[in-house]
Amino acid sequence: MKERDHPATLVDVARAAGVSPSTVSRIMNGTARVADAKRQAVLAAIERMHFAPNQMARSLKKGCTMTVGIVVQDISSPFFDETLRGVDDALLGTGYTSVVVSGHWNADEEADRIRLLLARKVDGIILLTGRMSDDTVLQFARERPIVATGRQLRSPGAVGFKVDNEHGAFIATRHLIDAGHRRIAFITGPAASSDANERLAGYRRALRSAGIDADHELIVEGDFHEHSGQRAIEHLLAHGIAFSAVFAANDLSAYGARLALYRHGVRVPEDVSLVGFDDLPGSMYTAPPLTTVRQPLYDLGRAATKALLSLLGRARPDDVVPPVELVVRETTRCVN
Amino acid sequence: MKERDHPATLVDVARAAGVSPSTVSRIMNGTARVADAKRQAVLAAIERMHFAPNQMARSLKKGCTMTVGIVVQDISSPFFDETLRGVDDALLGTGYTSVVVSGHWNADEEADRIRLLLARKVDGIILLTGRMSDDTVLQFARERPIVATGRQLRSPGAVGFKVDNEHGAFIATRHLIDAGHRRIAFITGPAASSDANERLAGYRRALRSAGIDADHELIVEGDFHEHSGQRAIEHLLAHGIAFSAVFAANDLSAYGARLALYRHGVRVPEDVSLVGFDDLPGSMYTAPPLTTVRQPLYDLGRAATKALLSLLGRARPDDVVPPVELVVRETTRCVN
DNA sequence: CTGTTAGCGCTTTCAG
DNA sequence: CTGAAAGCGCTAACAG
Repeated sequence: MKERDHPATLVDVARAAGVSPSTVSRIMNGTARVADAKRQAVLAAIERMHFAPNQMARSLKKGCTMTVGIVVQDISSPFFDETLRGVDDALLGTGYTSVVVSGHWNADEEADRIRLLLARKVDGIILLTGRMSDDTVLQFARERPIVATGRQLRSPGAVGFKVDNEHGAFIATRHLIDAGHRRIAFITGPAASSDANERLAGYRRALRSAGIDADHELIVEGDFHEHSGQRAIEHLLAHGIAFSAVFAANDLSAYGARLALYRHGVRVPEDVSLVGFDDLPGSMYTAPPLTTVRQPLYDLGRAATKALLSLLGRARPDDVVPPVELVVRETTRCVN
Repeated sequence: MKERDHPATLVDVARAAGVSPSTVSRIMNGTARVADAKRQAVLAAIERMHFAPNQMARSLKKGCTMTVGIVVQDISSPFFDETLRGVDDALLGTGYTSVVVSGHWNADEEADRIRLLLARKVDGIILLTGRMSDDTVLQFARERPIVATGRQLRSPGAVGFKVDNEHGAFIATRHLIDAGHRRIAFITGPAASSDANERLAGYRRALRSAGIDADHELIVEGDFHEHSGQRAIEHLLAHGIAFSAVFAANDLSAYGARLALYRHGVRVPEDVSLVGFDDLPGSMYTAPPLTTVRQPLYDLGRAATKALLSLLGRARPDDVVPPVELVVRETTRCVN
């Protein structure tokens, strides 16, 4: 009871069942037909000894680990978690296990983590919204297949999935315009994020196409986190910049904006309309529920995984990622 | 460019540098002093060939994989994610990597996942809030060290961390009572969850100690998810059961309760006070910010990890988990 | 200080 | 159908 159990090895089983190691291996893998008597004996021994093959050894031999590496940027962000759920579900029953590491929004750390995964001999990599250059990704892809989200990529060994941010932002802004809003504030994402910039572009295009001059005062900097949304609203209010609607570059900053509005007694949607981007799981339960641009995070994770599996020769990349769509809930309202 | 790069092996490096494999190994691991000339040659070769040792092979040889397995129940729940963040941070720089799997709140699946981890030869396991019996945990602990949260456990090879749910619920309820509330509804968690039941017990004790009769109509069933909180409030309202405060067994169900209240025009905190349990990262940004019992999720993850590392002989379990505490924000209010 | 020699536990020819 | 034997890539005695 004191010392650790020493797990049985395949050789132990073979000995116990009175057969050769190869026979046990063959039974474990269904590699070849085996006489029924021996098969029974081996199965019994496996059962009795609680034998589980050492994956480490098997991997070393076969050259593949049945493991995929997932690189996220923040291990506790609903954005990544929802995508991870898609990944996880797609992996279920395939025999693959995932190991997830975080790049913490830092290109160097990201590369380090990928090197770590490579040293651990993952069979493939899924990179979620990385900061590193496409070239670097392609470089890594020479060693192992990579599928990345948030970028366009198409080369043997690397595929990318990208959501139409510009369009999403366009329809969100247009929704606000259609509702009669003219002074629509925009809370940006980090300047370095292409997702964020594309959303800004969509916002601008919608304004332009409606013949509304973009007032640069209405564009306030944010960083995709709650607090920045809150600060953005404080800024607008403090400077007396009028607005009847706010479009936040992501849901998290919309949450922050909502709080700041609440604190200042500005009602949503009665006084100000609010739209987010992402449609995080929680956005359905804010009070009031948030109108937002739905990004198919779960499906994205799923599709990325399927694509990787297909790169690994295990499946077809059947899944099509649904497009972004506006989901109108209760934070927007007509003015007239 | 077409075919995959075949990573260099230690033997390749040795050959290129004109030394024996052992020498390369010694340099990689700092296992012994090596003549400077050879060291330089080897280092150069490593650099040039982009050599990274195959962790798989190393693990097979050394019998340890420098990997720990983490079992969660829901891969995209803020509750687990916050804990995971603590785990991740504690692992940083230790050389250990984590692989996280989900038991999906199901004892059998949980056991399966643990067996998977064991087959992959993780060095240790962290089990977050499992459903399986303590005995089963102890059984697995015979093979590899396990640290579990949400249960008391103390045996060589297994340690548990448990938060004082009863006390947390007690102080939350007492806070409401002190604010003058008498009809305090309680939204339970799943009947099978000991965390949930302990919270119910704390609620009851607070009522009792204040001389308030517990009205069983005020105790409504929930399941820790948003929707159940919403339904609980609908139920109360539909049946005309009066209450001036709600204590939800966790933050998620408090969010749902908040939404239902909003939908029915019941103001929080003006008409009804609301308290949650957990203090998820988002609870600070709800409108209004949620009063809740803070559970030190991050620290719990950290402490569990430290404890595991110490079981692995790598560190002392220095961290003490801070106790639960009430954080009063803006969803509660005095009645009088 | 450094090379040689055995394996870690499993899979896979290659004979039989 | 089945066993013997040869490694996968690395580390750890054991001799020099």
